Amino acid sequence: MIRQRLKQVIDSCFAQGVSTGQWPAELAGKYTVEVPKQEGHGDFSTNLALIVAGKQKGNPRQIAAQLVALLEKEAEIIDHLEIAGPGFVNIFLKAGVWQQVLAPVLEQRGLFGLSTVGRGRKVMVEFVSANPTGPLSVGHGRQAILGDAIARLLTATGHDVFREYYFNDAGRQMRVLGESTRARYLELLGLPSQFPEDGYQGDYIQDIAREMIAEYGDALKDHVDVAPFTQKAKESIFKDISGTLARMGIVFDNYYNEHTLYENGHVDAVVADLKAKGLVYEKEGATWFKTTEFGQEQDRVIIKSTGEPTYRLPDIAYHREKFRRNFDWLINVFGSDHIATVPDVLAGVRALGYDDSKVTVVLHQFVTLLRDGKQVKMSTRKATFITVDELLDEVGVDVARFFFMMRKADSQLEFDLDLATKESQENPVYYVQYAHARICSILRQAGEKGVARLSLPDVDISLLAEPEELQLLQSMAAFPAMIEDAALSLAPHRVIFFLMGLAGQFHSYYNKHKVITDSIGLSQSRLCLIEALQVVFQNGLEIVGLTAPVEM
RNA sequence: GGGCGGGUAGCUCAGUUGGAUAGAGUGUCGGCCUCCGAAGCCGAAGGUCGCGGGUUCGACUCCCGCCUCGCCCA
Repeated sequence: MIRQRLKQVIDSCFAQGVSTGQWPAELAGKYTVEVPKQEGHGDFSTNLALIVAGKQKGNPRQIAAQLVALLEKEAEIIDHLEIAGPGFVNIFLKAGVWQQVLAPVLEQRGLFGLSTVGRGRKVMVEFVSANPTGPLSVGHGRQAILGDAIARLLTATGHDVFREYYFNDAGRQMRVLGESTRARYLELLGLPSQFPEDGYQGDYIQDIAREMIAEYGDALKDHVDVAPFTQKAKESIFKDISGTLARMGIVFDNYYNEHTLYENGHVDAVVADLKAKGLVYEKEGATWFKTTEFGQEQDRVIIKSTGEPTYRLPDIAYHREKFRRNFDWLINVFGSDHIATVPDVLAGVRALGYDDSKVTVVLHQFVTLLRDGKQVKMSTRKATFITVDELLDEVGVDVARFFFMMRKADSQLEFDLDLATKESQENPVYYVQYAHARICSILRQAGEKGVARLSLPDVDISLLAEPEELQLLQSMAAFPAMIEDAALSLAPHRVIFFLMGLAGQFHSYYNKHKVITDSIGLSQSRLCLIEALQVVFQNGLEIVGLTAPVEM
């Protein structure tokens, strides 16, 4: 917020430079105004002179001098300036400027850090989208948390967010599921059974079979049709999945069944429309989509010679439906194993006349689970996987959420169960939450000790002049931009890193300076500081779906 | 063989889209509770940013080639 103010000042200086013909207008927005990493380089630093010099082949330090001359006239919040290194202009703000951030924090409270950049933008986040063949595994867990955190961030920045789960409960997978269930059913009844070669081996299948015995006895033992088994398994598994999601605090606005695309004729319509555009042809009994016309190396089959569509076709139809439902932005959160489907779907969408730049695919890498320092091997088919439910039993919702968000989507995520459970003292989740709880504790104590609290205008905030206090104020001031950036970049891990950094700053401050001191004035100003911090911690945690406990 | 992603401290990972002397956690070693919560703090050690070129005032970041790991496709 202070940065934006300064940016405006610098922008207007730049505009002056342009109007006098000194600087090229095309460089507007190319330069940066940022907080230098190095201490002693000022509160902010701009590379404007370097950018201009690069374009004009001029002397950057000379241009920096011109900028300094312009900035000095605008110096409402600027104390002094210096030219450094190859031509950076370092900006030192007047004392008292950073303290001004307290007012908006304490006024806006729960709204501080929220923004309206996304106002009027309807966005769909599609995630999880697991077919009902088994409980959610940790890979799904990462996706669920990632997708939900993205949705929350977008909501926090004013977007109109819709969460959707896409699934398919027809086809071969489900038939095998039904056959697996029937085999277990017969087995439990002590009857001869044949377990499918590629059947689902998880214990949950036996649980379902047991339920069926309780419900039907052996009445289904001669049933040739697997439908009742498939149906029961599907219902039971879906119940399990949505229970897991609910446990994590994730609620979908809609579950979209792939099957309805066929029932409503959307799939056939896609084929017809592509055909009408001349983008489809028949070869060797199959129907091909000319993806080569959209930059791909080879055409793709959309309907096999058996008459069965490939996964591409319903996917394209589904995405067209998303567009027809008037979303401005379509976000798909996928595991990296789905990478291959993306270009085909985008080509299909473009072929049908929609703007595929409205689609953003967030691909996340796999999760490896570490227990006793060793990797846990997992396979869906063999059911040698850890379910999200088991994980939640072990580490709790906050820890699971936090760990899943700790890495950017592109990175593989190593989930260290030993760290998440056994050594809970060193757990980064508690490190952040503890900072919040500690602040709450100090505020409580201030009340118990009868320290009179004044409203902000009556507090002398200029007393907040310790380096640690200025650092905390700067971090708080950076919070709204950080949230906006994390939201638009679909990168919840940035919020996590921000919170860990802020927690570190606070813990250091706490150990070095007392909040409640002998000086009533100083105590009151510091109480305002930590109250503002409490707001930032709470908002930051809640925006990504974590709790902010008042005591631990 | 092709596509996508990764390679940064012993380990797990950030790096604000090209900026100044590359950071954090963890681990190792050494300190700090008469004091608002030690689930905490302070300090030390630890680096050829996979390798080699290129672009420029300046590269972990952008381009090309190669090595390697993971996922996917034939």
